[in-house]
Formats: sequence, structure tokens, C-alpha cells
Amino acid sequence: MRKKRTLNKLDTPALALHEAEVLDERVRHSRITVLAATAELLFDRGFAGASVDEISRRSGVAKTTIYRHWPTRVDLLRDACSTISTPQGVPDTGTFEADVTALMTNLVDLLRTAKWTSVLPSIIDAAERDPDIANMYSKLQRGYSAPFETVILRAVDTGELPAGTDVAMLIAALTGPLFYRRWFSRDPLTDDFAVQIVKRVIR
Amino acid sequence: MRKKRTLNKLDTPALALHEAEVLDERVRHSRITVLAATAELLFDRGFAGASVDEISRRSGVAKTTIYRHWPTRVDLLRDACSTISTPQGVPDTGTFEADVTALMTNLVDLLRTAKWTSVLPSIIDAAERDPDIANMYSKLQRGYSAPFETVILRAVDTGELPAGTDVAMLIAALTGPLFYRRWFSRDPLTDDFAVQIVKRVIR
DNA sequence: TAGATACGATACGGTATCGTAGCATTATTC
DNA sequence: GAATAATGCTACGATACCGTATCGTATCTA
Repeated sequence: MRKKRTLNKLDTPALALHEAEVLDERVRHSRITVLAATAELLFDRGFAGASVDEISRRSGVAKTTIYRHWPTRVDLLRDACSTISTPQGVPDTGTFEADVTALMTNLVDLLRTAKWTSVLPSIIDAAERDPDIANMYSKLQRGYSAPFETVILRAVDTGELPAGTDVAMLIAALTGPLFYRRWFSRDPLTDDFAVQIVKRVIR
Repeated sequence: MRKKRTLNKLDTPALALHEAEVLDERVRHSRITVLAATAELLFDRGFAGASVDEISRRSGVAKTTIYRHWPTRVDLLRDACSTISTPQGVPDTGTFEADVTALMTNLVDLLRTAKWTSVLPSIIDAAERDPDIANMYSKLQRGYSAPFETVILRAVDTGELPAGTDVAMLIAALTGPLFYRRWFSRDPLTDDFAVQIVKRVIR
């Protein structure tokens, strides 16, 4: 059984930063600093390696203060994770193939970034055993698959793709190989590879 | 610096089970029991959650004994991981498409098995930071991509696929979406999905 | 059967971790 | 300027983990 914690008066454990502007400058500073340090540590050592003590050390914010803002370690990590979404723009080049290619090479870039590289598998691992984390991850996931959906639906509209196209399947066929290459087969991930996949999947 | 350990006379820290038959029944029993318990725990809680103490508890083998056989926890986990490869057979139905479809639905089955489900991401996460584990994983990886390679190369021979086909790319295009679906998008993974992918990628 | 060998039990040292308590200090708001 | 609220600091307690040491006991091999 968890004991009742002595939170600050604001009593908005998480996400307060996004929900409402915090008046007190001290609070703002603490949350921002801690979240930044958490993200950094997450990239460094993954989900399991991000301890509150280390976050406190790196951020310079006292551990007690951290616990005043986030009731538990996982809450903090969840919060930090949802700040690391890098929303892709939706290209509009005129043709479906060019749009998709743009998104794909964009994704290749993202997957090659050291940050993501390290943190994603550990999030997925954690999600495998914690439904809250799974939920957070699925939002994150939607973030970078949404542009694909937009582009595909637009192509259906214009007739470039047949009506009744299975959108989720097409997204999997396109982006799956990139993820696979990065983490499962560990072969080099190049722009050319992305182009090859697009050609093969879309024809 | 690690101190010298007092191993048994056999002094074959790991994999002795596979390299040479062990004479002493006690040794055989210990290793088999511990490896089994380790695998089970691995499936249960993933790589990070498999502690030596718990393995000792579950297996009934004393922790000291475990350390007599494996110099370190990670060595034990590595050893256990390499025993969980489930080699797929290579189908030979006559046509390339049927062969591939067989392999794909087979892989779908594997990915739906609760065991693999849980352990693979945690291995990949660990591999992200430990080259030894990365190495072990890549062997494991080759284990279930090899049949695809065989089938593809055969199809190139028979002319069903053009010469100069990029084998690694084709494997990624085929299997990538399955992995993606299981761990990244978390959509349902069905045989029909696999068939759709095959059709789309191979034409 | 005797000596070598593996095992079990317990205990330990060291470290890391999660959270919490208490109290002094500082900043903010009213 | 005074009350209020947030922070920092240090020190805990509890737990879990790794890996080792010691010593007595059981088992195998020669």
C-alpha cells in the first residue's frame, strides 16, 4: 500500500506543464529541468536505466522535489516520454509516391538519430508489462504514423490508390521494414533502402 | 576488476552442455535445470527482470552452484537465450509464393506465442548497450531469417525472381511488417495480414 | 571403498534503488 | 513586509541485487 504523499498545494502531479500554465516560477523551473534531464538520461540508458537518483544528480533538482511533482518514478518517465514526440509534417508534393518517399526518408533519419535508437526498444519492453506505458506508447506511435495515414487517405481521394485500401496494412508494409532493419536485422538503414521499399510496396 | 572464481574442475563456464557431453550426472542436472528456469523467467519478466536469486529460487539450485557454472549473470542469460531459438523448417511446395506464405504464417504463429512476445524487446534493448548480447542476438536473428534466404535464393535459381534480387531487402520487406505489427503498432497480427503482405511485396 | 568433486545452506559485503521524514532555507504572492 | 509555499539537504528504512566465502554433506569416479 502506498502512503499518502505530501504534494505541493498545486497538487497537479503530472502534465501540469501542458494543461495549464504554472504561475510560480520555481515550479516551472523544476518541472522543465527535471523533464529535460529525464529525457536525456532516457536516451542515454534507456527506460530501466533512468533512476530518480541519477535524474536528481543530473538536473540539480533535489530528489525530494522530484517526488513532490511526480508521485512515482514511472509517472515521471511516462511524462518525459510523451514530450519526446517529434511530429513530422505532412508533405504535399503532388504525387503519392513522392509524398510517401519524403515521409520514409524522414523516418529513416529519425531512426538513425542516436536518441530514439536507444530509448524505443526499452519503452516497448516496458510497455510489454505495464498497460499505462503501453497506452502512452500508443499515443507516441500514432504521432509518427498519422502523417502516413493522411497521405494515404489523400491518395485514395485522388484515385491514386483504389478505394477500400487497407490503410493500417499499407503503413505496416511501408514503415515496418525500416523498424525491422534498425532493430531486428541490424543492417544498415539508408535512404536508398527506403526508396526500394516504396517502389516495391507501392508499385 | 573481477576476482578469479573457483570454478569446478571441468572449468567449462558456458555452453559445455552443447560442446561435449558431461559425464557427471550432477553437473548435467544443474545446468539443464538452471537453463530451463532461466528461460522461463526470461519469458516471464524479460531480460532485466531475470535475477540470479530468483533463478535460484525457481530452479531449486543453489546460487553458489549457479555461479560455479556461469561466471556472471549475463553469461547465464546469454546462454539461456541461445537455447530458445526455434529453427523453422524450409518448405518446398513448388512455387515461391506458397513457400514464402508458409514461412510467413509460421512466423506469425511464432510472434503470437506469449514466450517470444515478452523476451525479444528486452533482448534488443539489452543488445543496444552490450555488444556481447548484440552478437548473441544476431545469431538468433539469423536463425529465423535463414529459411527465407534459402527460399528466395532458390526462387532466383528457378527464375521466379530476377537475378540480382536484393535478398536482405526482400526479407525486410516481407518480415518487417510482421514485427512492426506485433511490437510497434500493436495491431492484431493475423494470417490474413501476412498473406496481404506477401501479395503486395511479391506480386 | 576412498578420494575427488560437486552441491547446498547460510551469511556476508557492497551497491543501487525507491520512496519518505524532518527541518532549515529561499522565493513568491498578497 | 509577512505569510505562504516550494525547494534543498541529509538522513533514513526497506528492498533487491550481484557475487563471494566458508563449511559441511552428498555423490560420482577410479
